[in-house]
Amino acid sequence: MPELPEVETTRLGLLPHLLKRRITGVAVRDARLRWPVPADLAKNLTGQRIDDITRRGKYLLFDCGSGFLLAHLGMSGSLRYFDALPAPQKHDHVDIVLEKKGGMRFTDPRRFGTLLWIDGRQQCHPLLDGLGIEPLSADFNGAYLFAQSRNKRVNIKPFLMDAHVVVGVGNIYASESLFRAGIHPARMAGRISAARYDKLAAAVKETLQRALKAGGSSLRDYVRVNGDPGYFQFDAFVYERVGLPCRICGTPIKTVRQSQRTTFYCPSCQK
DNA sequence: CGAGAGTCCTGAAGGC
DNA sequence: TGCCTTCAGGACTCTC
Repeated sequence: MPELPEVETTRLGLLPHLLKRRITGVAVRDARLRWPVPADLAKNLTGQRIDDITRRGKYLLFDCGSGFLLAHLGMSGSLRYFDALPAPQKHDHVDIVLEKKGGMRFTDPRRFGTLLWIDGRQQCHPLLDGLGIEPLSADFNGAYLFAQSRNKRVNIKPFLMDAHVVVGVGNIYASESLFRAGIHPARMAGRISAARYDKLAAAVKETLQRALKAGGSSLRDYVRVNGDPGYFQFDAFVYERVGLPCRICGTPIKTVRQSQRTTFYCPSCQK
């Protein structure tokens, strides 16, 4: 599942191939994504030149001069570049065809992803409105989390996953970060001290940065080995380790269901 | 208004 | 062997 590090890795991987390239066509084989791919996407993109690719949370923005292609990978989506687009297979829903035979292909079995068009020079879209701050920015720190969490009667785990607070912290990294910070996932967000939030903010940054490095290396292995986009190189402390001994203290890792999501934690290390 | 539940979708995995 | 159920996941949207 693409998390922030993988979205950023995708962005960096696409940049050298797409920058300054002209779009000569768009093939939409299945428009049924999270929101329907707009019927005029091809009309808007064709003839444009890709001037930049930026990221906001888990959204990618392709700067096309007169507007932006807004993309989200959902949980099973991928964007890949080809020097020559091969014959499409199942779930290869959209191709952005470039000059000189190149192309970017959007593949998404579960169709939770998004491809939309933003007209004009402003990166404004309802989906981007109200997004929280970037976790790797200097603005994201313990003081910010402390301020945001006051009077919140929600568990810290779903609070940390709330994209209106901070973007890009999905289920994996929320569990991992809370473990690193030694905070029990069921603690009330509004009752956690400033000092503990300092530790948590640092843990989020460290977890994401570490995954960012692993994301890059696993993408290299992706080509070399078996196509698994996976986090097999990301040595999780708790994620998907239920019943296994905690890497720090040996206590079996437990799970708890929070807001329709499984949280993994060490009942001994996290208080 | 805040907090929690429901929803979209497909494929993998487990039960019988 | 094969069908059925459950689960996974991001994030919008609905409900209380």
